[in-house]
Amino acid sequence: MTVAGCLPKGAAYQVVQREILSRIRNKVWPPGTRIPGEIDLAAEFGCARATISRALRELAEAGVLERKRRAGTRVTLNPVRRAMLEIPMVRQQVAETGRAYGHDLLFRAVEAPPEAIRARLGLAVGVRMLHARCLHRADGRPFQTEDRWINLEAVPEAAGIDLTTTSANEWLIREMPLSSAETSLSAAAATDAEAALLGCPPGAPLLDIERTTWLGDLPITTVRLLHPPGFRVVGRV
Amino acid sequence: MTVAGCLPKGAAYQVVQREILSRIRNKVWPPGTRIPGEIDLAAEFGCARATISRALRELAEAGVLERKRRAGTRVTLNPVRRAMLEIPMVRQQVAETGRAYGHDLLFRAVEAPPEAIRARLGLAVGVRMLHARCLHRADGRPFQTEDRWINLEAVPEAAGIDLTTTSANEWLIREMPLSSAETSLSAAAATDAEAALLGCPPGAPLLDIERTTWLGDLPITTVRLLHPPGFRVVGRV
DNA sequence: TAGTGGTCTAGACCACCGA
DNA sequence: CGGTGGTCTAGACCACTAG
Repeated sequence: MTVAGCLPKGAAYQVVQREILSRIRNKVWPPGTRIPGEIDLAAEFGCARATISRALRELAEAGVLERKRRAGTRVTLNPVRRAMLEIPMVRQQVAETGRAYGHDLLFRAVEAPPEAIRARLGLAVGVRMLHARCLHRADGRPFQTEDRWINLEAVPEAAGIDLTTTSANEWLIREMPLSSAETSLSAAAATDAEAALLGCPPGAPLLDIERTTWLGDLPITTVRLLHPPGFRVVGRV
Repeated sequence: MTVAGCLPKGAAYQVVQREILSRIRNKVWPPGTRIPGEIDLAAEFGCARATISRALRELAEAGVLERKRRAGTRVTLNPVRRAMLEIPMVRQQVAETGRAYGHDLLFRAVEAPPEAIRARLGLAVGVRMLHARCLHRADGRPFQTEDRWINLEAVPEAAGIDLTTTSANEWLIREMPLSSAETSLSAAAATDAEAALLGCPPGAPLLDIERTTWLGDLPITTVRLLHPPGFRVVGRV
């Protein structure tokens, strides 16, 4: 197909997307505008309705458009800034920068979690969980501390894992793929113990990444990762 | 259509997705497995190839599958944890929690940026930019500091904005929609000045969100947002 | 070079919900 | 109610690349 008055670069649906984005940027369709329906756009661009549909669907998923049956498609009024963070496994993260990965298991026990952890996972009072702490290293230097609680009711096999050779994180990703997760980031002051582990002064600002994962409704694990000063996590939109 | 042996819940392509995810979870198709081609799956599920194609395409975008022409579709071997952060405009962020929003313009000038800022945006030596600092408040209490540099070569109109009534952020989102951005998060210790503004002790851990945006190749703005201790940003996968 | 995914079409039916 | 988006189909051609 050819698109009215412009050289087709790439797939037709992408050409349509670029043209629509261009019209929004140039205020041909300012925020809030109701844009033509799929059939009209298909006629304008000289392509099938399905092609327009895909173009618009993806723009809606990206938050650029808002679509409602019968009401039509509108340019989003208050676009939300989104940042997609990729949080790789520690081993890969370290290896990518050409450094040697290592980790020390600091602590391992099956015990009752603190109330906050228990409540976060929605587990019954009195439950016992696998609790592990470890330090991840890059070229021998501290890279990240990990404080993890695993729900043994969901993953009883975890109790038998040798955490000195395989980190809990890697084991869980391999054995429990496709879980959903909630991630939160904040800044925390290093306690004396954390400072000693990470090789920074007590009170130093640490980036704290906490992640809780479920398989369906079943809570699997919650983990707190602390990173020494200077650590950054980067996301592209 | 009906899908072999299961009650159709929702669209056919979603039924296919659920079944595929289920097979991966249950290790019918462990990580690395090459799964059947689209035509075979269409035959198995009793639907059109386009339906299978959409199901697989979305799973690939989600990082669950990896697709290559001729090589087929495989279950991703080393899935990457992704967190989608939504970073709303400050005003909305504050309003959502039922608090009153306010902001103070602390500083405004057209001046030469520090070398780091200039280089980050790829601008010419000797360029002058609009520099603004402000403090965002929730119920009168400090919520976030903003330190922003705007490329006047890209947005000359910005020089004429009254930043005391409209924050630079809101103006930019309204006037320059659909820019691409790079966001990074880290922890930083509060300087004396930052501590005074945010009402926390010097050296306190602050969550530092930095965002640089472009429109195509044209750098628009870079901003540093500092948040007092306790602030969290949450993402869902 | 053959097989895979990537895309497009023309047509169809349906669900939803605003006018 | 009727127009909109949401989905599906059967078929087709193309682009890429692994073997």
